Amino acid sequence: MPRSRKPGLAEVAARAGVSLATVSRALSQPKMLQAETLKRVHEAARELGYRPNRKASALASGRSRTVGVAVPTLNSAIFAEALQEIQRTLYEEGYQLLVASHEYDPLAESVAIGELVSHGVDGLIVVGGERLRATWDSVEAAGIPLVQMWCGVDRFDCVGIDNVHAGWLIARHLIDLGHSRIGVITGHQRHNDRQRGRLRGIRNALSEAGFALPGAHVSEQALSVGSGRLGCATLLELSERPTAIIGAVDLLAIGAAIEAQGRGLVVPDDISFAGIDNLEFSAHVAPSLTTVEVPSAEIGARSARHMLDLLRNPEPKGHVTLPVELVVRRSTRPPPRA
Amino acid sequence: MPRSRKPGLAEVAARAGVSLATVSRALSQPKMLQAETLKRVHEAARELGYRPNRKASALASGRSRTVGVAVPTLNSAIFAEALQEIQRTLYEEGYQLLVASHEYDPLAESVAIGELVSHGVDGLIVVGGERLRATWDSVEAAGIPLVQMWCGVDRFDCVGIDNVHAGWLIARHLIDLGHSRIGVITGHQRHNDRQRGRLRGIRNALSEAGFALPGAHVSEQALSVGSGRLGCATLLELSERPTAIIGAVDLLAIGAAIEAQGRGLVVPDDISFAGIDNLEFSAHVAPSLTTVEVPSAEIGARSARHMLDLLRNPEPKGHVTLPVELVVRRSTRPPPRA
DNA sequence: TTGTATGCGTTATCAG
DNA sequence: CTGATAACGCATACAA
Repeated sequence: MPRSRKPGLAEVAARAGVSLATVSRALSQPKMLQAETLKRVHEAARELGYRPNRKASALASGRSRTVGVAVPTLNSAIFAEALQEIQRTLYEEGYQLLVASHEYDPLAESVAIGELVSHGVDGLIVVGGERLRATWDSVEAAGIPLVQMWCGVDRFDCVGIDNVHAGWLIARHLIDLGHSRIGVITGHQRHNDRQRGRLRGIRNALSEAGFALPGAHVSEQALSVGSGRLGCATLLELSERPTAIIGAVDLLAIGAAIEAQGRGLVVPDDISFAGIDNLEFSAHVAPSLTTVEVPSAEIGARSARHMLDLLRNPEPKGHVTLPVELVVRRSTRPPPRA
Repeated sequence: MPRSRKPGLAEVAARAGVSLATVSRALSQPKMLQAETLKRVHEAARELGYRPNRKASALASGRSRTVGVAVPTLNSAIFAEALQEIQRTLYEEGYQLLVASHEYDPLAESVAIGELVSHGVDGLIVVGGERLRATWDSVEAAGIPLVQMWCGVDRFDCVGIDNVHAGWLIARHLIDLGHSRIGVITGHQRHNDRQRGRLRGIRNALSEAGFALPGAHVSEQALSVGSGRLGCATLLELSERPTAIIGAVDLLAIGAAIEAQGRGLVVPDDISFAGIDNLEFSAHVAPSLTTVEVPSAEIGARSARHMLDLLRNPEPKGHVTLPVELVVRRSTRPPPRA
């Protein structure tokens, strides 16, 4: 066997008959070299099967060409869509993705972000704008660009949507149909500004219309189909049963509708259901789900692009708010005449 | 402001009145130090807000405490489940995840894996066992542990399932119900050994029973609900329409069933549908989907644990095959009497 | 048990 | 344009 260990800049340099420094330049600042030299170096590198060692490069240059992403969970259609786009976009520019998840736990997020920073990520992408003071501190101490997704605090960049408006839109739709007794199944409000925003929007629409949203009409659940069923079960047992139920995310709405159907109710004749997110699935369930389109994939793509901008020039670029839009399908209709 | 730049081992050492090396040890091999010294160092580190610089640590030690994962796509319930568990498991042991996706493109996978290796990952987790020769070469050249998920070639470790058996199981179920004219919607066979295995299993069951699976009864599609609908549309237009349709993944089966229902067919009275994967969703669609349970999350968890073992001791540990199991629900029943 | 000194593979700063 | 050479921040063999 010819070579046993991995070749480094030194080996390439020797083979090309130039200095180590020249090889380094050939690989990172090609235009700085003579065409002739450049060719020799590239050839030598190829022949030796040279692979740059990013760890060393990162240490010497301070930049690692990695971006850290901390999401609540990887196991979510929403975040998966966004992540896929983030990965694709960053990858095109030669960046690798370092991912962490924290299960909606602020402390875990703090540790995770600290870990990402320790690993020397050049930038950080996170979800939402609510986090521990200590987390913000360590982000600022790191001195690297930050992009918040979905929503975020003013002083850092953000690519997201108006969650309040999304909530308002879907509630308004039901109100317009004639509903006044509306139930809501939402994710946990604590530590989740997206969910809080959506609920607030729903509240706003209701109160604008002169209707109330009693605490009993709001069921806080985990974010899964099963939890949607649970939440629906609770709401259906109210003495004054709602004529429509909003799931603050489609997953909950879909679970809820399934539960109602399981109990013999006809959707939307007996009761309406609506969500927020517009999952691919929501168009295919029976009946298809009325919802609010939230461009998850685009949030991911734009966040990544935003990050690339910041990496090039660290000046904050502010907030980007993507439009959301009501998507009316078959799961909603006017309430049955009492 | 007291300190402007980030403290390093040197600063901590100075403050604790020990040598740089001692601090290094205090953080990585605590048991090597006197309790008293250890305490002093930790205190100094805490007071200075010391954060280890993994880039430097990686370069000096050769180990980066990162694991690379290359999946076809992040935007898939299956891979998302597995990834979540991988992340959770590795994270507990202090490892970070470097993820890449390649859209089922072998060349892209090759580049992605090369990139991960360049970044110095300590181990590699991939999906399936089919990849370019060049990719295998670079994996071997890297000299780091590899774990294949779902299925893989013999000479590298693998945590997966028997895809052939999964296909066999679901086909056998339909055959047992009395079906003989079965249609299949599968993902692209090329570059996807999981899909090939499943189709082969289906073929085996059919031929064991003395039935044929004509080419026209197999529709190759992308892996999405929409593609399932498409595939179903094709199969329904055959002169000898199948009495049952298998989706090689639940996503396809669900899409197919939706398409059939959209065309006025009653499932399962007019036509049966079955899948493989057992997505959370599959239990909730109407009618609930008969399928084969594939423990995606466990594949992820066990792969990660397997990787941790390999990281500790690089001796290959062979293949782990997790059991799959038929889950009979409401979407299948005997064919209608002609 | 602790300190000293060297090197990890690149980048970047100076000269030449 | 190219060649020496000093960091980068930490791990570790070796010495004490």
